[in-house]
Amino acid sequence: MASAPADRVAAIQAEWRRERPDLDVSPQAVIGRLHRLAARLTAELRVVYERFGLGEGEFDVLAALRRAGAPFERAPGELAAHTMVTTGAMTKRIDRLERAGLVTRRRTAEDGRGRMVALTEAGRRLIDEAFAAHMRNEHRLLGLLAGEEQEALERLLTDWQERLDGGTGHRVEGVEGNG
Amino acid sequence: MASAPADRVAAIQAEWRRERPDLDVSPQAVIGRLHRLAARLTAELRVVYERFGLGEGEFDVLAALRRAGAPFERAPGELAAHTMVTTGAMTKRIDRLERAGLVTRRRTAEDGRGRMVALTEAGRRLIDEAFAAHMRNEHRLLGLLAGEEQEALERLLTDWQERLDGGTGHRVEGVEGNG
DNA sequence: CTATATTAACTTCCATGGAAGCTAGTACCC
DNA sequence: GGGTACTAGCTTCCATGGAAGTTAATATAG
Repeated sequence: MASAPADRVAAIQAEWRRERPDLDVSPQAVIGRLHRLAARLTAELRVVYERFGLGEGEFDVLAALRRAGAPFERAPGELAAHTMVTTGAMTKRIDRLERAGLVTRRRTAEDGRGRMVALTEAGRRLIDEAFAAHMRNEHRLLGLLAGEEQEALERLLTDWQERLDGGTGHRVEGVEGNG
Repeated sequence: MASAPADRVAAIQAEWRRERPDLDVSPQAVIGRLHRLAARLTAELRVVYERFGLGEGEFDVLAALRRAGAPFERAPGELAAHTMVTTGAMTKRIDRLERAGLVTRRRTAEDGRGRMVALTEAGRRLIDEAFAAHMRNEHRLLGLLAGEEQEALERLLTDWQERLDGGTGHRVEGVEGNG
């Protein structure tokens, strides 16, 4: 799942430069590495989820409920938006969690269409333990970077995301000057 | 699919800090953002793949064959390793590509067990065009970062990946001094 | 040479997620 | 208050990928 010897991305770029010298494949150095690193980190995180019998999707749902605060409930559509999946996928995640006794479903009083998904006591205990383990795991992974590296990376990621959200493909403007 | 107003990751951290003040959730600032940015970029790239009637997996296979150079062929197991999926997934990708007339399968002469997957002429034309479009797309996305930002990001991603591959969870050592 | 182990690809089965349509409840308007 | 539009969740169907087992070919030990 991770990169093989040395640096796979560099090897891929070298092949392209031989085969298609007309193309500038330099963006792969960043985008390809970002892609692979994200996949690698996800695999590392998944190990912890599975230790608690959870898939990534189920962990995300339990976490979203937990951080909502007492009484630890949210509507399915809200959960879908939070965890960036469709409502169809959310229905099935909730099915699994309900079957495992970690959440319950109920109708809302105000609106007969509305549903509420809530953590059970077992669900709250599980996610509290699992999330603490998850954080220890993230600390371990992030600990491979020095403090200034962490800050620099956070800044770069945040800025890039903002620019993606902001403009519809416009290029960087006045960025070089502000450090 | 992307982050909602302002900065979702910061909002998530704020919720955790209210609910679990005993935990240090700072790693999410980097890992969470990396995760979301990667997902966002992948979605952007997928648009181009789909314009050519390809899924991400199929694009990857055609690209791996193309950059192998003439005669544009590789063994299924080799392709599976290159694109980081299991051989079972690769079998099905090749099935789809073969059905679409973009690749052919043949037995190897030396080893009766071995197979070779090769680009057809139609496959080579398609991936040449699709990959050029893909690179234009990556240039557009990366163009949101200034040159120095690109270099800094590439360095950080490469270093982190190397340290993940290298040690089995050891912490950073002697890194603070060489920035 | 025969038996055993290994290897590569394929097959089968299952879990997950997306897209589109369905159902039930609500809001609005005349 | 009856008709229309909307909304939220659910259901159905399909595509994808992983895990484990199967098949066929090759290598190796005795």
